[in-house]
Amino acid sequence: MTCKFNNTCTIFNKNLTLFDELSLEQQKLIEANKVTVTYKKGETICKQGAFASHIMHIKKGLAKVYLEGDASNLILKIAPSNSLIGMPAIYEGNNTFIYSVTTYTESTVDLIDMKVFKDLLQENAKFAFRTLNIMNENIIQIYGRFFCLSNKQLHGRIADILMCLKDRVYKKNKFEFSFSRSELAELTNMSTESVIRVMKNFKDDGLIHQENKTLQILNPDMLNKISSLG
Amino acid sequence: MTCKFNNTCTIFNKNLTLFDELSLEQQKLIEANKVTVTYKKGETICKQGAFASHIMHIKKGLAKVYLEGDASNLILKIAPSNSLIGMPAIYEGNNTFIYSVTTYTESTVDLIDMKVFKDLLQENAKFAFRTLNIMNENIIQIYGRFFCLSNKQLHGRIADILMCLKDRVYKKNKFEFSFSRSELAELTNMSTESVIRVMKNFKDDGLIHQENKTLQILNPDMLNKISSLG
DNA sequence: AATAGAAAATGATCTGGATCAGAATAAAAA
DNA sequence: TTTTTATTCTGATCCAGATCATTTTCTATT
Repeated sequence: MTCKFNNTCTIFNKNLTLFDELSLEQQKLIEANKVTVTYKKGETICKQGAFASHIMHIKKGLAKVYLEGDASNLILKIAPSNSLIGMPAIYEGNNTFIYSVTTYTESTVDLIDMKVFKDLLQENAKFAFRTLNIMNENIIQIYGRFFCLSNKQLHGRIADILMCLKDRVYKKNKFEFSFSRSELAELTNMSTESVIRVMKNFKDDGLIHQENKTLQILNPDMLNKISSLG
Repeated sequence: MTCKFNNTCTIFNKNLTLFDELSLEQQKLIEANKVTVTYKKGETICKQGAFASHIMHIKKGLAKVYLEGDASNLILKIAPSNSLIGMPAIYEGNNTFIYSVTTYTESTVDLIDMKVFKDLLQENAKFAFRTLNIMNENIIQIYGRFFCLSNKQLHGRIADILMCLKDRVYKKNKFEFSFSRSELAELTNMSTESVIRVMKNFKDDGLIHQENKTLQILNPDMLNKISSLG
């Protein structure tokens, strides 16, 4: 099966900016009603089920957005810098976070008062429209990830995530690879042992090269092929 | 594993209405720029990859929204009456439908000119905010379905979809059940044979009763338990 | 009523990948 | 340095569920 959906990591190539749709006055309002916090690697930015008093905007860093199950988690997406987190909590009657977010790397996050954000959405149509499109980006990506995880098998999933990291997260062929095998397993919804085996295969076949924490993609064409064949 | 997510069918209990946020004048504008079409059972309302010249609003009926893969499809959600279809095509630069939609039953659909809809979103902040919240409903549901399909096993998935149909689609214990086993299989991402086996189990255990096209849920508590245990 | 064609049912087999158990490295802490 | 603890690696086993092959039942058509 060839597959048109190659977006396990759910990061969009282009990334809409949000706040330039606001008037100066409105920008100041946001400014006055936000705090900026720096989280260390592995810290939890927001917790599923907790009260959502603010919207989060990741200014710098990388985080995972996931649903917590009793037995295992489901990572919904990787959130890179310039991500908007917590939108579902805007939904009327739902004032709690529906997912948890934890940082992969040190991250700087703006926490914006929910009420202020909500009011601005209802005042400024251009701003609301832009937000709506950011949610669209998000939805399109989630659909792709959903498809990948439910249709592709192990090799395809790993190939997919590796290409995502290369093209969308780090944007180069050789990058500092901070994911452990078990983190990769969580991300691709497979067991750690299987990740290890597949990564070994890729290494033996000369598709990738890892030295300490540096990963290099040697044969992106082949990985793309594996990803699209499922 | 007990599971908090029981939403395979992705239909929300409450369903926001959209168009009452528009001024009379704006409602008339929509009225003047839409056509109403009735689709027969099994017809395709929109086709993945085709140009998206309009937004769709299902007024009556039931449809499936799905991604077409080469080997198999992935149903993203069931769209009941009062569903908004085609929002991702609003996204700047993306003027094609990212999914296909096919009716389960005869359905009446408003086709609203995309340009007009887009303009209204950028003019009327309340309308945009409401639309944004409808998208939120949608996202929350897709997350739930994603979780169910990737974490629950066969019995849990079938129990889940049956409860969805009972509680959210037909809203009664005994209903006209128009899904074939293979349609149920597509919906739960399992093989037709497995659906048959699980349904047989449920029948033998006195949880459900089917006579011709009428399905009755005899033991909703037990089905809920099975669903939440995964 | 007879024929054809779906859809449902059932058993047998196969397989992708998880799970388990243990060994080899690597990293961190004493 | 040695000890501890985590991570990676490897092989063996197991199992849920898909696939395959037939049969039975139901529905539609001539």
